[in-house]
Amino acid sequence: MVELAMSKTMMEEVVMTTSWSEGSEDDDLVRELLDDGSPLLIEPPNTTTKASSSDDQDQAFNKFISNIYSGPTISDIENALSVTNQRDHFPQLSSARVSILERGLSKIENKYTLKIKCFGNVMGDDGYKWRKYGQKSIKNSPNPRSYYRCTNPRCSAKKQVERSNEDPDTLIITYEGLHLHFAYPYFLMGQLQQSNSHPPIKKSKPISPQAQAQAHREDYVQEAQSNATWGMMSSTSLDSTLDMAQENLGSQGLLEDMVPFMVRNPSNNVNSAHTKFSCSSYSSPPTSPLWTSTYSTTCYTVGLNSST
DNA sequence: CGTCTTTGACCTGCGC
DNA sequence: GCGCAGGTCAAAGACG
Repeated sequence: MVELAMSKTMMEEVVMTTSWSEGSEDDDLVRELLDDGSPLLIEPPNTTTKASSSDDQDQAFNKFISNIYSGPTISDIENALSVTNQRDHFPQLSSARVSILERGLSKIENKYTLKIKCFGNVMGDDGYKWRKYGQKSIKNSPNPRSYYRCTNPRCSAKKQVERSNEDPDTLIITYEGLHLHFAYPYFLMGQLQQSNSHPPIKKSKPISPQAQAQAHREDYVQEAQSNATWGMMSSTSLDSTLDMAQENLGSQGLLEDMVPFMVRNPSNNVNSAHTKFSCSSYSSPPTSPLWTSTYSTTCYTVGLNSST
């Protein structure tokens, strides 16, 4: 297996060139990644073990990039959003999954809004780390709106979280930006077999970044032979995963204003899925806490080809 | 000490 | 042009 490295500095440089919600520049980014001479991905100096050959590395590298680009597209997301219209075609879709989608997933222009009922304030993280950058009181509403940015330096995704005026138990989460994090669980939850063996996850970091990175790396090693790319997730696996996740709703951490539920399980769902390769993309664990907490989404996000 | 959250100020777009 | 509302910035404080 070839490990790839992407320096934080390089990431930041890309962020500087990736403007908000501009598909063309996103395409440029993907093109750049696909370019063999891309400066974005570099092979780290491997001082401990010599690679078998440069050809093997090239081959693995190309496969790696190919897998990145096989990620869900906006059209995939659109399909997921229209899942309620697909029951005739996919009768195996569970009522649980359908109800989740019917609960209030909608698209307005380039923003995707999720309305989710909070059951006793029991909510889960959406698996991505966000930085709060603002909060405003909204006119005619007693509930303030919080503004979050994805802390991933390669991701410009944003989300707004506010409580519904009509129903205080309902959260309105508006996702905006290139990577549409909310949609990931609809594609990436095909490996949620051992969720019961994991403790509830809270927003606060339950384990050290180093341990988390190590766990992700091990996940990748174990699943390195898997051919499960994003687009290969079956609806059946999604279905069972959502069912299981909903069953686990009560065990999720208490999060005041994070995306409810949607599944977070660090070893085998969204995070592990998209960190399968991304975590292995670095020859050594990140040293910056910020970087550690965000780098896992880096590589996966380039797979989304924004067309909104 | 570094990171994250809070919160008031500032900026911008829009309607009148 | 003015005022309002939403969105963002950035300084200060909290926290681990």
